[in-house]
Amino acid sequence: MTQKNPDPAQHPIRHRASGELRAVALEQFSAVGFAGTSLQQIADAAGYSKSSVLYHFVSKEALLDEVLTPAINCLEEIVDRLASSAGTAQTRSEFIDEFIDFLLEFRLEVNTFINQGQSLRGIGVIDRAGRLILRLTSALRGDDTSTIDGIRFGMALGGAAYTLVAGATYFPDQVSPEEEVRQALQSVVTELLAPVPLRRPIEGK
Amino acid sequence: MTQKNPDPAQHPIRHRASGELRAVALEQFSAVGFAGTSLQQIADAAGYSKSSVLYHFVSKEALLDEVLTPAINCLEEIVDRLASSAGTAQTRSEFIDEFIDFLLEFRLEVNTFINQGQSLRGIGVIDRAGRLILRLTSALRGDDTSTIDGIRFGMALGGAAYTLVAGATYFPDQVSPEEEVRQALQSVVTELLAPVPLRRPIEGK
DNA sequence: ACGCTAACTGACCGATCGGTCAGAGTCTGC
DNA sequence: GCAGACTCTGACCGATCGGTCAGTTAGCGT
Repeated sequence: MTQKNPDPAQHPIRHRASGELRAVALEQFSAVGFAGTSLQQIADAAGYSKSSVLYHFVSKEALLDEVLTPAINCLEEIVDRLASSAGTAQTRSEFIDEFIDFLLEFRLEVNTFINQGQSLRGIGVIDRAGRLILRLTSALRGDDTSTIDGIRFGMALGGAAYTLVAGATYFPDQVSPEEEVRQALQSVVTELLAPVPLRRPIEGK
Repeated sequence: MTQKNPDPAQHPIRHRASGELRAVALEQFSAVGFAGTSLQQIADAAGYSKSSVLYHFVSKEALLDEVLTPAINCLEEIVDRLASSAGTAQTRSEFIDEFIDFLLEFRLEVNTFINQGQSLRGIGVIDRAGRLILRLTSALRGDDTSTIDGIRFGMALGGAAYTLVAGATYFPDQVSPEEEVRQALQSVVTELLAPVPLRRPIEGK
């Protein structure tokens, strides 16, 4: 992926604990929040001591940073690609494909940032993500900054973050095969982000 | 300090502090989360002591309960009305109007519940809200529990919760007059929730 | 055998957490 | 004047927070 790996072949167990801790921490951060997760909880859930957590990560914030960075790196590549493309319907459609894949792969990371990003300002990776979101919006909706387009983008982002994590809690009726979720998500996000040609003026009220 | 309450003698200064604390607590809960908010922070922000907070509310959980209850009561009325109505396009449209008003009036409460509801189970009002959401989904999508409809509803709910609170942080370019936001929101939510018969031509290549 | 180093841990620290309690100040009705 | 209720507070409690540190392992090159 996007991590520095001097010699991947000869590092079998080397960073096993580090990876386990990252995975456990991500689940906790997304489920109960960064502030609501204690280092002790993470350590217990991963089967280590609190001291071990602080051995692998210099601080709780650094742990959050490392946990979210791979997702932000991936998003950055997507935004770069979108920004350097022609604004055709074709490139837009390609972007949506990539974006959906990103949402599905990093759903916990996205949920963590979307739900708590505003309260975690000052942490490196959070600010970086915030800047990326701004770049993404301006790349998507060029100059016209209409209210409706802003809301459409926010709904797509916040809605996906909620649906893919918290939503599954309330609608666990079907564990919907991944591919089915993907198609549904793509359909809805496309509706929201694509410049829909004709939209009836909501009936007179 | 603050103003001498100039409101009717019917409701004297009796519960002034209580109301201030509720308002401050709601902002904090929505902004930094329930776990991330300390009673001391709430007390400081409201200009009281921590002991005062615990005088008006028997516990932190009880404070959350009282803060969210008005919103849940309002939502319950809306769901009751929807459930007892005929499933016509007309009643559906009326529901959406009420729902949008609800989202706008109680945006902080909705945001709090949507973002943290899963981690706050066991608190009375949270469980009640969870049951209401389930009732709402079943009232909206009768028997057909398709993946796409579940996602559409989740996107509308989670997207609105995000857009109306956190989203405003990232897109503060316009403080969009309330009425404009309302129309945009109604347009998008209608698209998402209304059983759109035919909305496929997005691939405008 | 040795020493070096990465991995890991318990004991401990000051700060803060939610919560309890014994009052102090203020207002009212008698 | 005074009793009582209401509002508010500081002092205090045990638990837990994020974080530090000295020390114990186990593996590896020499």
